[in-house]
Order: sequence, then structure tokens, then C-alpha cells
Amino acid sequence: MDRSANRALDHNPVAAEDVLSGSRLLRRAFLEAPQRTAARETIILSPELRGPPVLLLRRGLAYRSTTLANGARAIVDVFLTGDIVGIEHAVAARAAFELWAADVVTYSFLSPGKLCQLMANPEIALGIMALTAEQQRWREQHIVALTRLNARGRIAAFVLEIYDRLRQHQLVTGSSFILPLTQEQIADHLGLTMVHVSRTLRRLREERLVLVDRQVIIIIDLAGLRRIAAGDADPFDETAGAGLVETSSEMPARDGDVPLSPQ
Amino acid sequence: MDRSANRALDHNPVAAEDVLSGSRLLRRAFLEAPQRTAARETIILSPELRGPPVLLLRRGLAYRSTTLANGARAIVDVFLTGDIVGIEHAVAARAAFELWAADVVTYSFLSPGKLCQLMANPEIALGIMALTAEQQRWREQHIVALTRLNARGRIAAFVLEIYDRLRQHQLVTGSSFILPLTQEQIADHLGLTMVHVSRTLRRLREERLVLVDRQVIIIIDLAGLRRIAAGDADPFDETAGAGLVETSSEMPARDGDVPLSPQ
DNA sequence: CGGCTTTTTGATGTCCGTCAATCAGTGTGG
DNA sequence: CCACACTGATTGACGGACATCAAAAAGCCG
Repeated sequence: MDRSANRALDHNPVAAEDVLSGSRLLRRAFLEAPQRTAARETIILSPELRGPPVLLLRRGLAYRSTTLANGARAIVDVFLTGDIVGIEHAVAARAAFELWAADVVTYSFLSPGKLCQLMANPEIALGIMALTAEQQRWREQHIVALTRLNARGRIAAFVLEIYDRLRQHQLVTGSSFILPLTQEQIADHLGLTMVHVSRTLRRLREERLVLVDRQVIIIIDLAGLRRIAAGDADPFDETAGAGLVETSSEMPARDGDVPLSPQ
Repeated sequence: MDRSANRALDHNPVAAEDVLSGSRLLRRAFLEAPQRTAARETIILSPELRGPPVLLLRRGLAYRSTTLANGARAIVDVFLTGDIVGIEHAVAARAAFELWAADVVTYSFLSPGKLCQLMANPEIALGIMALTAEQQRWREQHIVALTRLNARGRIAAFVLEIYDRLRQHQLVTGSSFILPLTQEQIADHLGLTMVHVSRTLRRLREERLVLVDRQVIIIIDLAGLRRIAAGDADPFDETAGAGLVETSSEMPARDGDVPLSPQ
């Protein structure tokens, strides 16, 4: 029983072949590109830099963020191992936001010029387009969550997003994984405060939906999380029969699975 | 004195030439494409449709939205006359959201297959990429607003976004314009309720920042709006000296300018 | 004028932010 | 080994921004 949320973007059949081989060519180009490492909590790219490169994350987690005039930080998006970051630098003269390493990050990079050359290959151009489309989808889901979900729903949606993306990259098989973000960073991504994230995580734990302890995330009730992330009304009425969890139709999802790091 | 917010995305010099001619070629293709009209408050594209076309809005305003399980609606983004909608349909098999006409909308459209053909031209591929990058920027700003601005800031940012985009398309010259959205639609875009939007607009009017009456928007204090949209703390302390507005450094910005419709 | 949508306004409640203190985990150095 | 510092998480008390509910007013259109 597959839900749309965790299925990979399916492609237009007209373009499917070219998209696939284009993506492959693009990744191959990255594999031959120079490689670097950034320490935890350091800036990888800043908007000051002109002609920023395009990155492929080989290991670790990074995020793009900005700081407002009042000092508040907004984490616009999160990138996992295997993600390509800043594809728009092929045409944009500078990055729109700062790119930070959440933990130790290894990445390889291509100059914008090199990227433009690659795009001369129509297959690669299509592959890039598909990549962009997919990142756009995650971002759009994030917008929906920010627009119409409360703290509980946003956190559920966020956990599921990371979960689905890790699975898509085959970086996780069980129902638990490592997320190297502090609660403050999660808060800055979801438009909440650290304090409220902490409280909401406790609630989700008490409801036996998901367990977040430090950087270890264990999904207990996947189907329940999906319902919440989809904006179902709070289960104040339907929790009349407390006790047993009866919902996990999508997957057995028990804790005790091997936690896999996103590396 | 130009602020970054209202400057068009500047391009990587390596690609600038190709981007420009690519954009021109893409628009030309649309001008030769078939054309349709959609009535106010009707669906233009739905996720059910397989192989949705890519659209160029020739006239009117459209928005992409989804409805959650609890009935709440989220308007993910807004498209103005001159915008290209659904470029990702070149590779995605279906639209991610419904596309609605906010008022009478005229558009021309290309099939995904045709788009893929066009992308074989590297200049067009670059042009499309630049287009995508620009739309992404607006969306990212929207995310920042949703994440870290209150109702006042979100509305300010939204008004400015529309204003800047209209100017970029040379659809507005003065400081007033027409925005064919109801307050409920604005609320669904900004993650607020209609009621609170109404109240906040009154406050912005009383502060002599912007005047929103029905669909007519008159920007009174452009610089002030920009400050609020950038997340400056509420001016509770600095309003000690009430009375005169002294801020408009960016533009004279007086009401009485000719209101231009976004057509 | 009647019926509709859209906006406005008031009263009341709640989700979430703010402030502040405590606690747990991690590392450091004497 | 144990103070010490430091970062991150937790909890409580309290206030405020925003939601909800409800009703009325204002536009708009046939």
C-alpha cells in the first residue's frame, strides 16, 4: 500500500529514458569532480561568493538558511547525503542563502561554467530539470505544511519528508534513522521555537507516534504520522478507545530496527 | 537606491547571453501555441490529468492550491500575467496541485513533448533553468516569510512580492496596482485566516503603510513595507515621534498614481 | 429590491512564544 | 577523578498573536 508521499516522482513517459540517462551522466560528472570536506557548523557557501559552484553531497547533512533583521533564522531547506545542492548556480550569479554544514559534510563540486557545458547535452538538461522538479515538490510540501499545519503536523510532515527522502536514496530500510539537527534547527526550519518543538516532540512520543531522542528518530506509527501530516483533525474524539495502536497498515514499523546513519 | 528584493535575478555572466536568447525562443514558441480562456474560479489544471501542458499566462491571475484532509486550503503560489506555469510538466507525469483561475485567465500552452523537443536546444534549456531559478527565489522568500514573519510581515512581503514581479514584467509603473484575490485567498496563501488578514490590513492602513481596498492595492510607504518584510522588529519604540512619515527613500510613492491592472 | 459574496467587527479561547530556571550530556583541564 | 564550562533539551508560568464563532455591514449582480 504505497502512499503518494513516499513514491519517487514519476516521469513523463516521453522523457523518462532521457531523464534517467541524463541523471546518470550528471552524477558521473560529479564523481570525477574535486572533493572537499566542511566541519560541523561551518558555512559551505555564502551569498557573497560570486559564481558559486554546484555541489553533490557525498556525506553528511547541510541546510540553507538566512537571518532576518530581528536576528531570527529561517532554514529554507535541508539537504541529505546524495542530494545535489545549488543547481541554479549554473545560471544565477550568486547563492540566494548561506549553505551550512549541520555535521561533517563531504561534497564534490562543479563550477557553474562546467555545469553549463554539461547542459549542452539535452539528456543532462532533462535530468537536471527532473532533479529540480523533485526538489521543488519537497519544497512545495513544506510550504503546505507551513501554511496550514500546526506544530504537531509540521513535525510529523518533516519527519516523514526526511524518512521518505532517505528511503528514496536507499539510505534507510527500517523505521529509524539519524538526523543530525538540533531542536533549534528543526524549529528554524518549521517556523517554531525550540521550546515548542521540545514540547511537541514529547507529545508525539506520548502518543506513540514517533520517538525523537537526540539525533535518533524512531518512527513508531507510520500511518498515524501520515494522517497527521496530511492535516487530519486532531484525534481528540477518536482516541476514546485508548491503549492499543491499531493503525500501522503501511508498514510493520517497530522500533529495534537497525538505525542507519544518512551516510 | 535599489534593494535586492526588487532587482531581477542577475545571471552568471558565463551563461547570460544564452539565457537571454533561450528565454526569447521559449516565449516565441508560446506565442505560436494554441490559446485558451478559463473563467473566474475554475480549475485550469488538475492533478488527475496525465501529461499536463505547460502554460504561459497571457492575461489574468492564477494560483496553485491544495486542500488538506481537514478542509483547509493552502495556496502554494500565485502566477501573474506573463508568468510561465508548470515548466516541470516537461518531465513530471502529472501536476502536483490544482491550478485555479482567480479571475478571467487567458493562456497559451505547450504539450510536455513539445517542451522536451525545445529543450534539445541548449539555449532554451538554459533559459528554462533561469526561469525555474527565478520562480524558486520567490518561493524561497515566501518560505522565509511563512517561517519567521508574523501576519503584518507576511502581508507586507506578499504585497511587495507582487509589486516587484509586476514591475519586473513592466505591468506597473506607479505605486498602485490591482490584485484580483479575495482576502480569503490571501489568507490561504499566507497561512492565516480571512478574519486576521482583514484586521491586519486595517492596521497597515492605519499605519499608513499600504492601502488595500477590495482588489486595489496602493503602496503608501514602500520603504516602511520593505523594512517590515525584512523582519525588522515592530516599531513600538520608534513610533514615539508620531505624525509625519519620513521614510520613503526608495521612491516618492504617493497615492493618486494611475492604477494599472496586471493585464 | 433580494440574494449572493466579501469584508468588517466583537467576544472568547487556544496555540505558541517569551522568559527563566533546571537538567542532562560532552568535553576540558587541573 | 572531579570541578567547570558549555551546549542542547526540558519544564513551568505567563502573555500575546492568531483562530474560532457569530453577527452584521458593505459590495456586487441580476
